[in-house]
Order: sequence, then C-alpha cells, then structure tokens
Amino acid sequence: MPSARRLDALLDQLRARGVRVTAARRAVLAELLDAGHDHIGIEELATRVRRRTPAIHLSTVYRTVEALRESGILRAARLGDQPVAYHLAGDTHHHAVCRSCGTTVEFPDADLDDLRRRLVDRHGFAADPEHLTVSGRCRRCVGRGVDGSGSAAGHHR
Amino acid sequence: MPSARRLDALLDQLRARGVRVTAARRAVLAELLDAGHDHIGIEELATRVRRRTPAIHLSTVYRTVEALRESGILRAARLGDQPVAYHLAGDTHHHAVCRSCGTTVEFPDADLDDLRRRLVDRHGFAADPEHLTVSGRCRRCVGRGVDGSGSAAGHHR
DNA sequence: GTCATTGCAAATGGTTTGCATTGTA
DNA sequence: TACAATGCAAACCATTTGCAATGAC
Repeated sequence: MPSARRLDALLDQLRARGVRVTAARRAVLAELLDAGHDHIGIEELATRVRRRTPAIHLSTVYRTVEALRESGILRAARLGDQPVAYHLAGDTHHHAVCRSCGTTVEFPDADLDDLRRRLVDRHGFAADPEHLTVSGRCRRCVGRGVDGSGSAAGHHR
Repeated sequence: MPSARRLDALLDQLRARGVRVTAARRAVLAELLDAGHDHIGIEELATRVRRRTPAIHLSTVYRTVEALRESGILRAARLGDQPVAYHLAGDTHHHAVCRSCGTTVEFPDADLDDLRRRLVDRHGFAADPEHLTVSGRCRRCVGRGVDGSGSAAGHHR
C-alpha cells in the first residue's frame, strides 16, 4: 500500500474515533510512516515534523503522540534509560538491550506466548502487546566476558 | 536468619567490594530489610530512613540506592509510570500491571525461562534477572469488559 | 591522612499544564 | 458556531551534580 494511502487510512481511523485531523497529526503520522520500522524520540520527531510543517510546538508533538497512542495507532517504547521512542503500531515486537554496549536486539511478540499463557492460566491476566524491554548482555559482550554496571568482583579503591 | 544478622551480612558484602559502610547505607539497608517483600519508592524510603537516622538527605538516598544497586544488593523496579521503587535482590520476580485499575500481579522469574531460551538460542542474548513489567488487564477488568486508556470505540460526542 | 561519602542548593531534562488563540467538523 | 487542538511560557517532578565539609578506613 502506498504511503499516502496508508496515511489516509490512519487519518480515517482517527476521524472514526471522533478525533480531529489537524496539520500536526497529519505531519506526525507522515513522519512515522516514513520512519518505517525505526523508533523515533520526541525531539527527533518534532525536528522532522518541522522540516515539512512549520512551527509545530514540541508540546503539540507530545499531545499528538498521546492522542495517537490512545487511538492505538502508535506505540511507545522505552529502551533502557533513554527517553521514550515511538513507532507505528502493527508489527508488535520487543527489545533486548545489552547493558554493556547498548546494542539492541529485536524479538517478535510471539516469543512471549509462553509467558502470556502462564499469566492467563494462573492469574487471569491478559497481557497487552505493549512494548517490553529486556535487559541483559549481547552475544559479543557475553563472549568477551565484559560486564556492565552489574557485579564486578571486589576491586577496592 | 534474624534481621540484624542479615543486615551485617549485607554490610560485609559491601565492605568486601571496597564500598564504605556509612550511616546512610546502614539505614537504607535496614529499612529495605524491614520492608520485606514490599517495594519502596525513594521518597518513602527517605522518610522511613529519617525516622531512625536524622537528616539523611534525599540526594544521599539516591546515591546510596545507586551504590547498592551496583553492588547487586537491591533491584530497581519501574511499575507502570510510577517513579522507580526498590527492593532487596534475592527472590527475583516481575510484575504484571493492569492498565485499567492499576492492580499488580507478581510472577516468578522462572516464567521467563522460555523467553530466555529463545533469546539465547537465536541471538546469544543472556537476559538479566532484571525486573520486568508487563502491561495488560487483570482478571476483574477483563471480566467486566473494562478498557483502560486503550481503544474505546467511536465516542464522537 | 586520604579519599569516598554526604549535605545542600542549584541545575537538569523530560514531560505536563493553563490559558488565550486558532481551526476542524 | 462549538468545542477540540495549538502555541507559548511557565510549572512540575524525578533525578543528578558541583562543591565544600565530614567521616570511614
């Protein structure tokens, strides 16, 4: 589906929920579509949006992003300690972030099936496809024996 | 093991790493031991600490908590959007938080075994026992058909 | 005695909010 | 026209930091 078409579809989705379509929302959605699979932070998103659409205030981007999130159109992901980054909903996935080098690995939502089943069976808890971040160490850092801020054996001074 | 004894053990653990044992650290650890299984936020922790030990500054609590975290003695957990809460390391567990009513359900680290295996097998990624928060809806809210900030059908107005 | 730790006050940084104005439906 | 959305500046709040004084080893 061409990008312009997808944009219209998303805008219709908004209207259908009684959410008004404005320049800011159109622009933010357009940028998110452009970004494809990448995750964009608020500042970056604001910058990109302004390249095409004048003076859209950062606070507006915040409010826009929140509106889109409530409409289920985008997802917020907090990778490690970085500020929240956004991406269109759709292919739900999660991230594993290396605490030593910061590398991130993506994994599909299906990898949580087992956990989901356990949560439902035991607690009746229905897990959302909300973004999840797992911390740990990537292949390279494990191989190297590198250890992040965690537990380094006695090093005195 | 009596609480005082456990405190000493933890303090020794600190000394063994070359971390100095101070009033603030003793006090914070004592409170965390007292809190048992509960998670405590920074402000609350500072308040409790001050009940026994005078004028310990909030920034000191922050620094103390960070030092203890680096030593692997405590864990930080961010439940939903609340500020970070702390608890002693040990019985690693995770939380599922209901996005409608805020109820939290605890689940054991073992519930992540399957995910862990997948991450290792496919990416060589070694997941930490770091705290994880899963969002979703609890049994009651699922039953009631309540829906949090998520997707409420067209409401125009 | 040395150097980590603390108290304090000030800075930071991401995010939110009140209000008058603008623009969508 | 009515009311949601925006721009802007100010407020917020958790967390961090610089520095001189203090205290652990």
